[in-house]
Amino acid sequence: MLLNGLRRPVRARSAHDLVARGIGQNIMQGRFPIGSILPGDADLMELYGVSRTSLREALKTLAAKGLIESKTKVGTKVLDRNNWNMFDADILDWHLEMGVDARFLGWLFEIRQMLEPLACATAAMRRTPDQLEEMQRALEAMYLCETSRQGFTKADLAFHQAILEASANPFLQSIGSMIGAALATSFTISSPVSSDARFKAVMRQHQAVLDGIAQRNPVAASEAMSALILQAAERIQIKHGESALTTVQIHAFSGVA
Amino acid sequence: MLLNGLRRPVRARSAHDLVARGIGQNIMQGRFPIGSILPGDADLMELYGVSRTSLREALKTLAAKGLIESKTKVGTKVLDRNNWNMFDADILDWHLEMGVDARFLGWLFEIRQMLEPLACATAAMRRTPDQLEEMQRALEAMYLCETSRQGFTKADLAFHQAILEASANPFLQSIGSMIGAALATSFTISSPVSSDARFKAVMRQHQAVLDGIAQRNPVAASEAMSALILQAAERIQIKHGESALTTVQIHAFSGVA
DNA sequence: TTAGTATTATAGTATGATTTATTGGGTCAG
DNA sequence: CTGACCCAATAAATCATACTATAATACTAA
Repeated sequence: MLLNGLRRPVRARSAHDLVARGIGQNIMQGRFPIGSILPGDADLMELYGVSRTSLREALKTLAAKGLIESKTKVGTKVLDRNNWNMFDADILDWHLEMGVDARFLGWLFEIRQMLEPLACATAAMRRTPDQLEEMQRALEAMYLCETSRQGFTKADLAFHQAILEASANPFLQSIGSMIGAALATSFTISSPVSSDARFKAVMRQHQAVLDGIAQRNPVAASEAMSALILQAAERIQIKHGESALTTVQIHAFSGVA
Repeated sequence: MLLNGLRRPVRARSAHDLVARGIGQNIMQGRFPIGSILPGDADLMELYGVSRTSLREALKTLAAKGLIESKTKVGTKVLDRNNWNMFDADILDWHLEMGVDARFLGWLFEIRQMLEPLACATAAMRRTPDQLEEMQRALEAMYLCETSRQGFTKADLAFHQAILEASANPFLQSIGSMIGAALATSFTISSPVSSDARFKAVMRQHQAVLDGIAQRNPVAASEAMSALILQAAERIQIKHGESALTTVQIHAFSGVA
């Protein structure tokens, strides 16, 4: 099982990775303002103490993520935010390392509340027996991790990723790192295993999601996931307003209907 | 106005861009199978006729998008699909250049039907007067482009991007390239300006979205966008089943509520 | 068998030289 | 004075080569 969003040992990274992260974080913090031209190759080489090869690989990495754009003669420009690929695992990591505020978590949860119920509804239609077993294994791992917040987070992420996988939609499958970021951060604010009552409530909600998918019931599965996410948002106090803004319908446009 | 998903002059690309695209497409087509180790640096240099520097920059670009991972001694491995960043503009471009099937469009529309109504609902709450004007300008440009499919597509994308911008959610703002891919492809299947009646119907729906956002009415705005997307899906014949799978609520978790 | 060590293939890093493309200024004809 | 054109300066893009670090493998000794 791959856990995109949670591999955080942080150890021994390569030179260009360090440089990419350094420049990337400087951009996000506004030290290299949007629209500005950042220092030339020679300056950056000296600033980070690496060769041009490593520096250029770092810049190519950042360019691939939409943070910068290099043009001959004019220099390397910091691109506007809407060119940044916010679903990128590294960009999320860098945000997390800088510390995220409630606003950032709110953005994450706004996306989650839409895409995860979709994943549940389509997974309910398309899941294979193997994929269902994968979800069950993850849920059992969560049961066994009541005492370990870290282990619980890992198992929780595995559960959500198994659902994404079963949705059979590659776009949904690639948001695992985003969910990992959301889980890791919200659990540092308010642990779901801090009390036995809370733990049981969380597990009940996850079980409801699994049941819905197991019974091939897209309504039950998506509503259970909606409730789960909404309650998580309330736990970390990012919910705005009492009622929903509106509702939207989910249609299946691909695969088994 | 930046148009992420439609900048398609295509020619005059740099060496590493060509190599990245070549390897990337080979991976997507299965010529470099998932999980396999692709040829070593020396072989790839010869294969694409570039220097080590350019090759490595291309590989770093692909690594940044989650397609590959390099490890010393073991080689460069093609990663599993759920590591790929499907929201990346280049990856979408490469898919488009290879030709997309109905299944791929279905995946795109499944995401659109969730995220764009969300963007409309939040934009209705958070939009500024300037942002509303931007949408109006885009809509007027669509009116003026009844005869030009290319011009219409560009204006249509600008309209959708203006909504994303007004949603004030960076994650939504970074999916512009995905919407551009969806529009460009579906318009080649079935042009919305092929007949005057169809054109008028499409414009009526877009106007309804704008009106909802102008009146700060999240229900009207999101429902109009839902209808718009559903009809587009029907036009290109990717709709599955008669009724919706289920419905989900939209909550605001950030910004002005 | 096992533990430790040497080998070696491969990606990673460094450096300097060369090429290419764009900007900005300057020249000259209109 | 205006515009088109050319030229030089500059910074990124590319090339070529050499060297380093890492980890998988094979080999040796306990």
